[in-house]
Amino acid sequence: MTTRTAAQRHAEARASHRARSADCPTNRLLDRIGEKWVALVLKELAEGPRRYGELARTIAGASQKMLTQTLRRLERDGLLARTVTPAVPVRVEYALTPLGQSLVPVMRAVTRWAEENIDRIDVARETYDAHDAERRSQRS
Amino acid sequence: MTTRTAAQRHAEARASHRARSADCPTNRLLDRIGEKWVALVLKELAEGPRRYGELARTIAGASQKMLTQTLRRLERDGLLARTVTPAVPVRVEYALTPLGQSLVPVMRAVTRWAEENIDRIDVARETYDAHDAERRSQRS
DNA sequence: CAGCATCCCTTGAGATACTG
DNA sequence: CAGTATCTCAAGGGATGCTG
Repeated sequence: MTTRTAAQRHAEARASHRARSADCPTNRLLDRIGEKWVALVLKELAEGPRRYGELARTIAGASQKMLTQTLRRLERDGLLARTVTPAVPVRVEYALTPLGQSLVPVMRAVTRWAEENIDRIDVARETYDAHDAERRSQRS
Repeated sequence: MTTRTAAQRHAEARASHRARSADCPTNRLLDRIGEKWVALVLKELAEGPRRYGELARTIAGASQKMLTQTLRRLERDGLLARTVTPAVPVRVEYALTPLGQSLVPVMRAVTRWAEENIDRIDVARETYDAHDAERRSQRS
């Protein structure tokens, strides 16, 4: 049976596109920096090396598990370096690599735009939600 | 009992921090542009207005549900405008608003960094994974 | 054409308890 | 101090069928 349904063809199109999309550098980067705690970790490390405990205190919103996971993934991507000083107790320090530092200006651009325009977004949302409520009430 | 355990205090600290973090403009923006299909939609609309069907074909990787959801959220945030031309059949066109256009350069900065450095990230990952495999084999 | 509604499964993320 | 391991639950995202 070489015949395929439209649904099958669509699924195949999506599958192949997904593969290409997974290769797309922009999406891959956004997957990473879009993770919940990445922006905060990068922002903190942009100001200098930090010990694990310092990060945990500064980014108090992240659970220990998420913080570790975030740090590991960033380390794996070569954006930060983890240095263990074998002492008692152990001392673990995280610092941005040159690659990680080169990302800082980009993050700053995102941050600046966000701070300058978040109000406009909020206004747009309120307007949209108000109209949305209106529409709903008219239908019912 | 006014006594609270360490766990309770930590939970409270996280809760209050979560509230602040949800207010953080950068995180809110990253939540939006980090969504799976947002970057592709913005990139496409940066080149001009598009009809729903055009977007669906260009961004073939997204399911219909996700594409609609993405467009609605961007519309709600005032980043794009949806124009319905009542005809038979209906014609719906999406275009960036001025606010949406002001975000384009930021997205381009992200894209450029991603394209220039994705290779370094890949190398870092391979190195990291290789060492990881080594560590695992030594333990067992 | 341009969606909406529903079902279902995978993934993200928090809580909790334990360790070198 | 700086983690690891496990459980659980909610959200994200896809497949499918239907509609103005």
